[in-house]
Amino acid sequence: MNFTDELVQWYLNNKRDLPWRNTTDPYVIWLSEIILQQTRVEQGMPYFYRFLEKYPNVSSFAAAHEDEILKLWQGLGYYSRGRNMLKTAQLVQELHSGRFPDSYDELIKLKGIGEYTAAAIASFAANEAKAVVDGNVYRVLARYLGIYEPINSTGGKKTFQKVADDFLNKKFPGLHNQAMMEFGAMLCKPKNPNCGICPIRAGCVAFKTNAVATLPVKLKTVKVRERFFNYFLITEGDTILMNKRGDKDIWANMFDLPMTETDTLLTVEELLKQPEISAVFGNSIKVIEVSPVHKHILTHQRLFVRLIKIEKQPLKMHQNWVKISVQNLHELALPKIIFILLKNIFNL
DNA sequence: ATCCGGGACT
DNA sequence: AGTCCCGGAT
Repeated sequence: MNFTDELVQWYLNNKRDLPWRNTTDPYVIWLSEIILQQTRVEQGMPYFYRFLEKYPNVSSFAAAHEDEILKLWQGLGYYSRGRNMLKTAQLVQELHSGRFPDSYDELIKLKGIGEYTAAAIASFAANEAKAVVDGNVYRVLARYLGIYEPINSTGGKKTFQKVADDFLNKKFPGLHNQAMMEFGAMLCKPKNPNCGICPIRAGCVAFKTNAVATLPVKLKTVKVRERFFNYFLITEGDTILMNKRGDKDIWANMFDLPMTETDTLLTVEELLKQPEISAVFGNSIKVIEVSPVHKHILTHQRLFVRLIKIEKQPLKMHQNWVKISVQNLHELALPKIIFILLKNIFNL
């Protein structure tokens, strides 16, 4: 047997008996699919029953008030799903006279229905040959075929959609889609998949190469840290006070200017009240000029940088500080943003 | 306490 | 690319 036949066979023997299966009513399937987005079956189940009881058809749903929908949705999270459902129900009422569409091309136009949900409803309700690609499908295909392209990259999404389309059982697309997802949810799980009893492990690249735990590959969504750099421009004659950076942080061992980092954007007045600033520059700091705040993007940091020109005070020199003439600035390794800030002032 | 999984919209 | 949310796993 081939891949899809094995999976369908497995599905028929192992599927859970879920209330939204064994119906071809696109409204009921829609209800279940939206509720199950980003939601586990056990958590979504009671909501599915409540919604179906209160709104047995799309017309009753369309007549609801948004407050009612959100109240009924309470606790499920991603509340835009509920708001989009109401819009879609009203749209179906107007455009399709209350008959919920079951073709991919009509479904995809509706609010809150993307590629996955359109393919799911169209294939389950009308056996349209559209392959679903959800988290389960990504995982099953990545492992079985040994695809290392990240599933959350733009190219990866294209690749996996194409592979899923190629593998789709064109005779029984609904059954095939259900089987792929149920297999991923029940057997080919993210953690501790049951490879020991897997019917397709003989053809599974990940199983054969011991890569089940590493697939699928997902790009780390590096959470971006925000930092606020307040630089001080202090000149004396044609010299400028520069700072050689340490070797731990960004721009290791390069040159910038004396600065104070804050974790919020302070006004200049607030900034100058910071004790570590008066400790160095004294209490009567005269601000001559303040640059706009420049946003500088790094891989995992967002820097908000500004340059504050102050009148020279008798100051306590830091050991990493150096006075350098403006003519010699070009000899120092300057981070891009520092170069920009200085260039604006000195026409470097 | 922190991380992870999961579709669609903007 | 960032944002929306929660529950289960670690």
